Amino acid sequence: MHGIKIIIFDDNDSLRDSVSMLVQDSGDFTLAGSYSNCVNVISNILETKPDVVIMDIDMPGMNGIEGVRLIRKNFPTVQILMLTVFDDDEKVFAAIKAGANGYILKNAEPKNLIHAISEVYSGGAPMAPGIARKVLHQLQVILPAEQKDYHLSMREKEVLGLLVDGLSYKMIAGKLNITYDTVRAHMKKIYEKLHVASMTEAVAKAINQKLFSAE
Amino acid sequence: MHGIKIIIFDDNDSLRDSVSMLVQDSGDFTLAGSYSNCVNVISNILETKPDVVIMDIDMPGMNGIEGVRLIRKNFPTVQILMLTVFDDDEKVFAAIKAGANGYILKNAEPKNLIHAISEVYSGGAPMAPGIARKVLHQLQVILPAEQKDYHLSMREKEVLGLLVDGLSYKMIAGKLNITYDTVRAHMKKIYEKLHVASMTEAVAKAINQKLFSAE
DNA sequence: CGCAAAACTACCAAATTCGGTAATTGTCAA
DNA sequence: TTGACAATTACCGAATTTGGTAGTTTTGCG
Repeated sequence: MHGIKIIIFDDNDSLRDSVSMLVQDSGDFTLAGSYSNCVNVISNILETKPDVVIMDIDMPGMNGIEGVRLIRKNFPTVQILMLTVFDDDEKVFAAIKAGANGYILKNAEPKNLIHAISEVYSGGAPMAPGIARKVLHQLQVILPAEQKDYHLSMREKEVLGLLVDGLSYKMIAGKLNITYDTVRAHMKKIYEKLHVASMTEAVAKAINQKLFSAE
Repeated sequence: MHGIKIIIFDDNDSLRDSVSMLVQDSGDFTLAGSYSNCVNVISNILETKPDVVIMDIDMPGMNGIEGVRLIRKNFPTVQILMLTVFDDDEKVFAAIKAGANGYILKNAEPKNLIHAISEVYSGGAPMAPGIARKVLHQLQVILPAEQKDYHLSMREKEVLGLLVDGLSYKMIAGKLNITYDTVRAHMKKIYEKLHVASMTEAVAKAINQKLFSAE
């Protein structure tokens, strides 16, 4: 009957037409909707129930990144493929953070678009070569370093965790049902093992080196 | 003369042979070396001066991840393409952190391997679909959240930065050539603006919400 | 010019942290 | 069983931080 159901958001009419034709031709896809802005993304999707959304970024009303965020929040399983002219870090990473599943550029060949749609639909993450390189590099940079083992005991980790959450010794003692002096004893050990000498250093090291995010 | 120069590290002899033939056939590539382990990566590369290195992970002596790390450290411009059976998060992200430029799986079709080599050579980052999805998802998760603006003044940011570095009020005063009481005044403002009430909370919030990494 | 915000200084009192020393109890492994 | 280690409690004095109040000077902007 219809294969993969697609809708597209792009304010460029002729591009929408091109994609429309391309998609019709391909045989495996159905274009279930075509919109010049994503002001009504939610209802658009509710009506068309697409498998894949093709999304531009620069559009009047609401930009594509916001659109992606809305879709991802409300329809976690819909696959979103960015199709735009922008390849700057800011836009790329914003789109990814918002929940895009692929990111290709408008200068790509038609064949590649078709391929990208299939790939994003089947659980892949198609990216333009330069984009993929950016993504890999960014990940390389921010991936947490090999996390060292400071040999903290369970209790010490517990105490350090609460410290990172902003609790004072007294509060930690209360929370753990132990004495203020016991907390101090733990802290002394923690300082020793972490090679620090103050709460701030301990917290900074705990967050940076190890894993406490604390929101 | 020879197009793209390639060397491969893999302890599976028959796989090395397959890749060897595949590469010879393709016309655009030259196989300049083939090794069953990466114990001598550095000298191997010094001898063969490859454009692209194809790297397995599980090898006797030194594993491929370590090999990648060594290559990346000593030859920043060499392109490294992982070719392995592993697709678990740990191996994938370790390879990326070590500096791999692409990651494909051994069950891929020969055509895809050829394509991946070209792509990694021309500045792309070829990844198996599932790997690409993993990468994107991981990035989505750890990409820092939209950083809020707490309207800290220059001086306040400066003070907060030093606090994150573990300095005490007194030390900050010394570093900034201002009075201890001035530092206190700044801290009070910072606490107010960050909605916190202690050094630890301020540090945790500064690191998590904003951008201070300390060492 | 004049206002507002930022930067700076000061003092007091209370709360908290830090470094050192010391001791008890329980557990796990050599 | 003995020794290492974790968890616990305790006390002292010194250093540091926090909250409050109150000022002066500098700076940026309309």
